[in-house]
Amino acid sequence: MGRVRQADIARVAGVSQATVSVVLGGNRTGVRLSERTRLRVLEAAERLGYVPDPVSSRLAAANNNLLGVYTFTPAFPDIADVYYPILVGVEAEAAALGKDLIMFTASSAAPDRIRRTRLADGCLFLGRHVPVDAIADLLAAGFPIVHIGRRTELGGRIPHVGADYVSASAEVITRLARAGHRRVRYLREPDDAPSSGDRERGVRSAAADAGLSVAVVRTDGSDLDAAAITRWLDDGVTALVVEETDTGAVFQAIWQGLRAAEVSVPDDVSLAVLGRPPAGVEGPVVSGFEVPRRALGRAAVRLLASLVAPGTGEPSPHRLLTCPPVAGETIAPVT
Amino acid sequence: MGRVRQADIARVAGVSQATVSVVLGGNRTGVRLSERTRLRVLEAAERLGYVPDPVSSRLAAANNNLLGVYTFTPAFPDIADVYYPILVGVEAEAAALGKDLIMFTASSAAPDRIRRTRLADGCLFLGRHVPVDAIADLLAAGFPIVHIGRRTELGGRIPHVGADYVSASAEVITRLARAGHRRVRYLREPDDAPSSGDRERGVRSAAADAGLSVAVVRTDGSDLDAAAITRWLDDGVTALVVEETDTGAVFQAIWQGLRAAEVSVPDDVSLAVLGRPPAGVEGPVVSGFEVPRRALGRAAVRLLASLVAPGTGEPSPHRLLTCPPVAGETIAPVT
DNA sequence: TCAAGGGAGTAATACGTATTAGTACGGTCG
DNA sequence: CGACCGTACTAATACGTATTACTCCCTTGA
Repeated sequence: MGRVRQADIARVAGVSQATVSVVLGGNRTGVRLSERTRLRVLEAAERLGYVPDPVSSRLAAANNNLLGVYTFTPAFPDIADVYYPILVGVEAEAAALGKDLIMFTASSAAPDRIRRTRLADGCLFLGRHVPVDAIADLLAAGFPIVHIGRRTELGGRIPHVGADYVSASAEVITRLARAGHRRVRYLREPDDAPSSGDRERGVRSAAADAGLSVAVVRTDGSDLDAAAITRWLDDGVTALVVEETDTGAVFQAIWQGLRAAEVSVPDDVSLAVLGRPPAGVEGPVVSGFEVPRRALGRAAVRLLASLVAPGTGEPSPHRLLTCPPVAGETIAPVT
Repeated sequence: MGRVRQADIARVAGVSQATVSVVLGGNRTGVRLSERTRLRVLEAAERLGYVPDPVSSRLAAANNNLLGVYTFTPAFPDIADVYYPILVGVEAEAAALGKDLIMFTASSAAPDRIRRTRLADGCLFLGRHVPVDAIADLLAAGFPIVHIGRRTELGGRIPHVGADYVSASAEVITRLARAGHRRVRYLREPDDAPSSGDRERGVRSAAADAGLSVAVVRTDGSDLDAAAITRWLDDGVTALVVEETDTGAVFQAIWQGLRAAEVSVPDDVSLAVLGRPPAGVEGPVVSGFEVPRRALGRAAVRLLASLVAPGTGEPSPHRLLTCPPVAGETIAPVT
């Protein structure tokens, strides 16, 4: 009825609990054991239906086959577009490695929940902004962590797997330049996060190279009405570049603004997203690039797993994945 | 550098580790303590930056604010439609209750992974079919579990939260009967699961009440071509009823078959789904009902939480939630 | 002056596994 | 015949917290 412990097996097999532990642990410490005893123990374990208690194992200093996932940004449903594909990748790779996942729900009420991550062998972090102090503590304690998305905080000591937004964004600008665009409006998130900063750097450097003028606008979308758009066009702007955001609000605002202003894309103005438009938007395929979220999730799990179980070759703690361009239909040559 | 333990606090505050544990645990066992000592301990804990070790707590006590989620059906991405909303509900309610989630990845390789669920205080189960033996073990051991979706196995002893498919399906048939339909083709999953069986029962009983003839067809969708559909119509069938499935394959097949046969809905034939069509299907709003998945997730978590921490009123271990009807535009009166 | 009683805190132990230092036994060799 | 060695296993302990039974001391009342 009650759980079967190593002690029970020991009694049945006529050995000590320690021996059972050694046998079941595969005897990695090289204890001398006769084959007969080994088999007796294994057989008893089998017969009794032994299952190791992961908590005890963990306490006794081994690891757990458990990887944590900590999401800072709370609202799960609203940002399904952005986070779900990552989680799918994480889940798939974890399953492939035979690890379970523990999802820490970031209730704003208890910021120190982050310490609970220690239940796992290591933890993935995920979100636009990172609680630097807590992360620093974990890092200092030697707890394996990997951030999904590039991180520059703490002097770049946070291991991470990110997307190469710089190159991908630059490539979008280059495409516009090739199509003859010279005046571009660039709409980005109001707050600073590496994913936004990287995009802006890519945009600026490509713009400089191509001799293209880019006006950067920080917005949450609320001020993007038809009037604003008309004003820009009157100003000589021929293309709009929109950052992909968690909620898709900025893109949605632009999209509706364009429709309200009766501006046709790409005939009257070209449009590109630094990423993909939110799901459910009807209309032409918008030019931009794909963020390889599934792959990000997978790569992050692999990196974390290697940090948890070091030995076979230390990988670089930083990786950037390439974002494949999406040609789309919303960039037209300037006439 | 190393972690701060209760023992460290004890040393600083000049008390014993036991006292620290009592103070930090809120002294629920009613040990006599002076206010001064209490404050000294709390202050020391604060100053040293103490954080409890969840592994140890779990080993010593037996409850960790951890709920497990075990999904039998492996393919996460393909069935996002069906499972994701449930998980969203689970996540939201767990966060509200301050519980974390362990997601057990059902790698088909190791069926005994299910035992790992014991890491959590209790576990949610999710999937069309259930590994009865393993569940029975957990149940027998007194481990709190809740299945999402109605379960009849083990003499109904599996606590669950499900949707009332019987009533909802009956209501759909009643709607068809009121519209004058008399001959209906009903397409359901080939395998038996409670969610399918319940729908069929609802369909059959409503059909009997309304004097309506229903031919039940078990299919995975592969045989639903234009020819089959044409044959049915020639037979005098005026309405099709399709079960909602995990992958949406059956509905997709019907949808394409109708188009291929150039049959117009609802002019030539009425169509209803026992649930909702898969996401991404263009066209009119299909008549049917909504499965309250978010609510299912939330209710399941609440039930599990109450099983984990019994005391304040034992709720019924079985709950069925109502599925709100969706009128839609695909049921027309028979002419 | 002694018993009774209560206040304050602690020693001891449990939880289940992993590791390490050690024991016991038999054989071999010089 | 004792020193030495290899084999096969176990005793003891650590991990960090929660609980329970217990001790010690001080006050009060007869």
